[in-house]
Amino acid sequence: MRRDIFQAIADPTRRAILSLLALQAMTPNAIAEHFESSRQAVSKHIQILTECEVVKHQQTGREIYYHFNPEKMKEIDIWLDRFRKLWDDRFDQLDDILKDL
Amino acid sequence: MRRDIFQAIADPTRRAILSLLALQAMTPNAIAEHFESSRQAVSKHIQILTECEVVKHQQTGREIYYHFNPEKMKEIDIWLDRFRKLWDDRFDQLDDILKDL
DNA sequence: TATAAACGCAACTAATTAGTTGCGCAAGTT
DNA sequence: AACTTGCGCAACTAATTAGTTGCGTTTATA
Repeated sequence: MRRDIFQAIADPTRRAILSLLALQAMTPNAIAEHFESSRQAVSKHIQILTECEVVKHQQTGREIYYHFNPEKMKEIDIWLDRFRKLWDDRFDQLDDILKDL
Repeated sequence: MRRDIFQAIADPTRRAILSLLALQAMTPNAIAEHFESSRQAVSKHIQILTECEVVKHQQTGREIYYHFNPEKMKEIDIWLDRFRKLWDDRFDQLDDILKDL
């Protein structure tokens, strides 16, 4: 089962969940209230986000708070870096990219 | 059919194709040579990349050269921006993000 | 003009994903 | 002790995706 950060953010619901969790830690029920989807559907997305470690959890009584983990997002940023040069810079792009690979 | 840039980069083969095309425009056959996959399988990926405009094509005789379009990658970068603050900055992060949304 | 190369497109299959329903368990409440 | 709430987990279905095979068209080559 492929389960990396790129797979995680492919789904719009999961991107929305990440945006929510970036603001504050939340329980599955609280998250689900923001969507049309059922709690279980949301829970499945959370599970995927947890598996690829972009989200961590912390239990408090019977509630489980999910936290956003910015660390994993860096991976996307790092991958983007090679392309960023193509829209940032003017010319000597190719050399830079070739150096990276 | 969901066909956005996030969907496009979810597949590792497509990410590899984008990396190749960022270096130089290539024909489907040339691209396929870099992978285990068949030409048709690669062609399908290219089609998806074309649909979400992260790749453009230009015909020369019987060959079709596919070019990387950095513009579309900006969308990812822009989306990442809100999270970037969480790993770049130290404190006053929440305020910044709340301001964005 | 016959043949080969470079493709796109359509039909099909296999695998994966998103979502639903129903269950069970642990932690609080009455 | 009985009931409710918050949750995970498993089985199932429907939709989507990745990949294959085969065919037709256009451009080049012998």
